Amino acid sequence: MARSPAGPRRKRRGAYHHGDLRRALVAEAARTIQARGLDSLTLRAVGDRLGVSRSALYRHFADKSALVGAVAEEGFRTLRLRLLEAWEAEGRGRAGFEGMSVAYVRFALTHPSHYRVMFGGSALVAAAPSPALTEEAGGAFQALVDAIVAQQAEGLVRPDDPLDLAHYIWAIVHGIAMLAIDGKLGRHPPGADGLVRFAAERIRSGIALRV
Amino acid sequence: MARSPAGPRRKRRGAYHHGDLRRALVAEAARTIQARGLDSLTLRAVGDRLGVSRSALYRHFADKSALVGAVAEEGFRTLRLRLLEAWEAEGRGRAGFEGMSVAYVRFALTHPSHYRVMFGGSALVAAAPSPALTEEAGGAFQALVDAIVAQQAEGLVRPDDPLDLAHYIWAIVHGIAMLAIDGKLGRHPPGADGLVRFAAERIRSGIALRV
DNA sequence: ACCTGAACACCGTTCAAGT
DNA sequence: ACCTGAACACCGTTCAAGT
Repeated sequence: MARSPAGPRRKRRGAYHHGDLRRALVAEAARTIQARGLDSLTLRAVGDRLGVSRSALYRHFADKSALVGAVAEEGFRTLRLRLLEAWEAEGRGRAGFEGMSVAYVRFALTHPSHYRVMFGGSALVAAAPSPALTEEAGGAFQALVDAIVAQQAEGLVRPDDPLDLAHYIWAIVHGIAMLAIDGKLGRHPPGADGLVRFAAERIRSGIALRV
Repeated sequence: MARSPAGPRRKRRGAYHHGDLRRALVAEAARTIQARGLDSLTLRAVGDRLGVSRSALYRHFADKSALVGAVAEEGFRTLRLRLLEAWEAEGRGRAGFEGMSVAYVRFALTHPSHYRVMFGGSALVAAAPSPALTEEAGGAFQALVDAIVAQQAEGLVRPDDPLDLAHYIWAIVHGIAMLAIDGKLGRHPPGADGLVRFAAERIRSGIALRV
């Protein structure tokens, strides 16, 4: 068949099969990870789904771990947006910060497999994260730092090193998210949300008994 | 060769090759995971190391995930001991609790691959943890609960639901451990220990500015 | 009861070849 | 430049057979 100018034009840019195979590969990999977990992700299946050979991917990624790394990057990008939305939506300050915490854990629980990949669920990615991945992760973390600095400026939070505080808070929401994903929280009332609310209050005022 | 009663007797019990192949398999798998990570664990290599066929393992475990689950169990058993040791060593109470937190994170950082396996680093194990695994994990968690109840009895900690408090504390140390393992803590002074010490103080008195 | 060894279905990756 | 298709080395798992 000769190239017909009136043929189907669903391709985004003038390339062989997909025009943007790279993007399509990341999207399909993310979909599979989300639906069936990282262990079920095979390059063959991804290729089949996209109507492409199983080795076409090597034009765009060094290997499987690079593809998974790109999925992780995309996850951090989305997470950052969710955090900023929640912070703004609840008017920043105290309520905004609690909203951010809830949004964080909720993102993790609605994308458990994706979230695990973001945090070294694959030794592949954990071993040698790309600079791009490190940067995206840093971007999401920065949303936390900024919210803490803003609260310090308003006199809502102790004037400790913002990085220490941000790492501390990150560890808490990350810990809750991971334990919840692993089903280690047992029967906590309204899922992990209850623990997040409990944590928000304890984070603010501590667990020690005032004397 | 006939069975010689004067032959080598290094076998623990009168069985074919190992006397206790099950235990040997778990030990060897744990060693490999610790040394080279879960992704590098192959049943073939484990068998070779033990001088046994690659399918001998199926006499003792349903499949690879069951073997990995047994490794995770062993990890929770060790973790529980470390926590209790630290709690007792520092005279319980406030110092004992901080010692426990440090011990927790230190265990995770000295056995990063093993620790990851304990917390669903393998979708295999996370999907369907055995009752035995759930029980061992619960045992380690109970060490935390007990320490909190003891502190409540001494008036050191708020009289909240001990389970809520324990989940909260667990999330913090787990979060710190995971972020540290993933290298997401950047250049924190003396490793993760610094963050644990910082966290211990914030856990007690909160991050809010007293008015 | 416990283990072997061959076979099966399935991987990620490479590479010469096509267009 | 981008993709194909056959080949390679390596998996976990099964199963009839041995002792």
